[in-house]
Amino acid sequence: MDKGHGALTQLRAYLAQRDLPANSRLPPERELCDMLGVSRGELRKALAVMESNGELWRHVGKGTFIGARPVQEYSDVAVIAARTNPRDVMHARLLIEPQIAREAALNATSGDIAEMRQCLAASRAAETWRQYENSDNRLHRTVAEATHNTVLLALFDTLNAVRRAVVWGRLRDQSTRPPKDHHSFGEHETLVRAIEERDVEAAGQAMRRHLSHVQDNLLAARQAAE
Amino acid sequence: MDKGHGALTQLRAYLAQRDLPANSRLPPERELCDMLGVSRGELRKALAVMESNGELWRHVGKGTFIGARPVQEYSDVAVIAARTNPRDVMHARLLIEPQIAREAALNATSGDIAEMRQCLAASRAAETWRQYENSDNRLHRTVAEATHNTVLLALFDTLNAVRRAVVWGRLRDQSTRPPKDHHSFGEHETLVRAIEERDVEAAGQAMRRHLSHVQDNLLAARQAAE
DNA sequence: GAATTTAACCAATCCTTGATTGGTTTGGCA
DNA sequence: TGCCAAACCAATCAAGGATTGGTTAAATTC
Repeated sequence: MDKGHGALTQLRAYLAQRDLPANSRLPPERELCDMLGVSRGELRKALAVMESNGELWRHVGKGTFIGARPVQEYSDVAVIAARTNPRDVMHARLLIEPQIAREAALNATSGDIAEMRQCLAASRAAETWRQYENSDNRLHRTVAEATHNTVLLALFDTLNAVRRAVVWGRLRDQSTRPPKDHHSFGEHETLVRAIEERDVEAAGQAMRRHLSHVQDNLLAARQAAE
Repeated sequence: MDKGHGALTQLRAYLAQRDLPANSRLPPERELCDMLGVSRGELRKALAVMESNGELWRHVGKGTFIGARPVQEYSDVAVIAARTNPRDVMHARLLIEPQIAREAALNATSGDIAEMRQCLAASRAAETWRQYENSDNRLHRTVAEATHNTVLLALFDTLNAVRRAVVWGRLRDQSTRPPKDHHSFGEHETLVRAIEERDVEAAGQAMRRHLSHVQDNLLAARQAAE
C-alpha cells in the first residue's frame, strides 16, 4: 500500500463506515488521529485533500464538517452598511421597491389598504419631521407586508435597515415641519390608489417616481452640504 | 409645581443637561433614581411617558436608550427560511433577479463577463448535478457582483441563502448528469450575451424567462413527489 | 385608606472566564 | 529529508455570574 496515502484511505474508510449525513461534525483532529492510529500531520494532509475536493470543510474553533462550506452569510446589516454609500442604497431601493409595489397590487387585502390609508393620514397630520418619517416608513413597510410574501418582506426589512444605518448622520431640522405641499403626499396617494385598483403597472411606476424624487432630494441635500 | 410630574421634569432636565446623542444608553434605573433623588416607581413612570412618546426605548437586560426603537432586524436567514416556502422564494427571485440582471447590463466590466463565460463553460462541462449547481450558483452571483452595488449583492446573497435553506431537502440524483440539452444552457448564454451587449431589457427578460423555467421545473418536481 | 416607597424576585441580556478546535511553529528523531 | 510530538496561537463555544428592565408584595407615609 502507498504509505503516503495511508491516512487518507483510513479516513475514507472511517467516513464510509459511519455514513455521516451532510453538515454533521466529525470528531476533533486530536481524537481522530488517535482513533485512526495516524499522526496529526498525516491526518491533516488527508483532511486537506478532502477539503480541497469539496467533501468537507473546517474552521478554527468550530470543527470539521461533512459537505460543502455554507455560503458566506452576507446579510449582517452593519457589515453591509459599512461597505456601501447612500447612492447605492438609493439605487437599490429604486430597483427593488417598485417590484414590491407591483406585487402588493396583486395581493393586498382590504385590511392592508386600510392601514396604508391610515399612514397617509398620519403623514399629512405630522407636525415634526420625525413623525412624518415614522409614517413614511410605516407606509412603505405596509406595502411590503401587502405582498404577503415573507421573503420579499425580509428583503425589504434588510434594505430598510441598511438605509437607516447609512443615512444615520443626516438629521432633519427638528424645529420645522413638513410643508403642506411636500411632493411625497401626492405620490404616496397615487401609489395607494394604484394598489387599491390592482393596477400593477401604475403601482410600480408610482413607487419608482416617488423614490426618484426622494433620490433627487437626497443628492441635492448632499451637494448643498458640501 | 405639580408633584405628579416631578420625576419627569427632573429626568428631562437631566437629559437636557447632558444632551446625549441618539442611540446612547443612559444609566440603569437603579442608579438614575439615586442621582435624581426620585423613587424607582416615579422614575419608571417618567420613563414610560417618554417611551410612549417615542423619545426613548427600553429593553430588559439591555438598558434604556435615547431615540426611536430600532426596527426589528428581520434579516436572519434561518428565521426567514423557517417561515416561508419554496413558492415564495421562487417568486421573490423572479421579481428581484431580473432587476439585478438589468443593472448588471449597465455596469458589468469585461472581467465580470469573462467570469460569466467561465461559469457557462463549467456548467456545460459538469459531470454531476452538484458540479452543475455550483457553476449555476457562481454564474448568478457573478451577475449580482457585476452590478457593482454592494447593497444589491447583499440582497442577492440573502435571497440565495434563504433559497438554499428552504430547498435543502430536495437533492438531485447524484448518479445522473445534466442532459446536454438542459434548458438552462441556452438561457444562461442568452443572458450573458445580453449583458455583454448592454441590452438592459434583454438581460432582464432573459433572467425572467430562465427563472420561470426553473420555477416550472420546481413545481413539477414537487407535484411528482406527491 | 390610598398612594408611595422599598425590597425582593423574575427573565432576558451581557460579560467574563475557561475549555475546545483547527492552524502553525519548533525541536527532536530517524 | 521527512516525519512526529509537543507546544503555542487565534477563533470559537459554553457556562456561570452579574446586570437590567419589568413585576410583585409588604412596609411606610400622609
